[in-house]
Amino acid sequence: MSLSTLARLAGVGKATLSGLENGTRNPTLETLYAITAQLGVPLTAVLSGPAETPTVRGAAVGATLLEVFSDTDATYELYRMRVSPGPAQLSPAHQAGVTEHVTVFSGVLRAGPVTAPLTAGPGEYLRWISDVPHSYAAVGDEEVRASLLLRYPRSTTVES
Amino acid sequence: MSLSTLARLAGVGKATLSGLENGTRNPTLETLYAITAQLGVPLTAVLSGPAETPTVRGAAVGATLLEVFSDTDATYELYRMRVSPGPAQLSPAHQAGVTEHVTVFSGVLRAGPVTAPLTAGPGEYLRWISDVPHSYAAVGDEEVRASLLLRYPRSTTVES
DNA sequence: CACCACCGTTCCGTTTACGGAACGAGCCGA
DNA sequence: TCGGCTCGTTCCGTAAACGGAACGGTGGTG
Repeated sequence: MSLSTLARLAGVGKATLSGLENGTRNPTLETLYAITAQLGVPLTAVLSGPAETPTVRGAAVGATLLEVFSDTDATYELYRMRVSPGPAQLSPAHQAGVTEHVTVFSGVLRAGPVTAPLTAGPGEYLRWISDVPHSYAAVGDEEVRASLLLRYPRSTTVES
Repeated sequence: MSLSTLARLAGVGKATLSGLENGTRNPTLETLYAITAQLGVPLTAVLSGPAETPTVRGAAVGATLLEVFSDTDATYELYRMRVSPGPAQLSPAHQAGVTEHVTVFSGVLRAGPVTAPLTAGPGEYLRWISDVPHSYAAVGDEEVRASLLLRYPRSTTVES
């Protein structure tokens, strides 16, 4: 799925999607709904994602995570992740049995359990059990682009 | 908690809150975050609330539910509900053990399990176990204003 | 190597969500 | 009954999110 096609399918502008992925936009609820509806995921999947970014501006919430996929049984979710240079982003523990798989495309990422973070460069891969608090941080000045796969032990309801 | 004080505490305009409750605004993610952060509830509480409104415009999602409270253990959540005249709004089953308590302020509400809905007028009170699909509908032409209390059997994690 | 299709970004005019102020209504207390 | 307080709504100028078009970069193809 490319930015262009997603924009066309969801009926939103390419500029909107582009700015949204880069965190330079503060999306409208209607915009978010159009995108997530097209992707077939609930709104909550984008908002309360695994890498909660406790930023001052609410705009940054969920901004680093977009373009979400999930299978019909909701046993995994694939996020596209961007981590900007700066302090590490923290994420609380998820439910028991959840595993995170991260593949780095560009930049150097230091992530994993806060007690024992791991480091990965372009093309490299990380994995950890995410039932403990964990963090994400970019090493150096370069922004990190990576994919993040969450695997749930069993089909978990994404209901309210 | 009044609209005026909530606006002051959350740092948003009264016009914004007013229009948001009436569904005439399409809020920004930043606005929603400011409000929910002040109320101490996660963003998802407003978006995937119990009375999911499957409206065409994404703006209406969660618009009928606002002004949320919850205690520190997250064992209950209090919503302020407005139901407009028209077809009934449906809500899927919640997790086992959840109870819904509704107090009607104005208008006549017909709500409860889809198999056996109940009716209540101003000052009256409804209650049902919400582990089955249930619905909300306004009786007559008047908009219904009510409060909705969800009680969880045990402190449930509101995590992602 | 030229061409083309598509990618994601940037520019720009329009639309609209934003906060502040003004307003009428309702509710006490003097 | 009057004045003051707070309620929620409405008006309005500003700031910004929106979609469309134009742009440079990249990979595949004849």
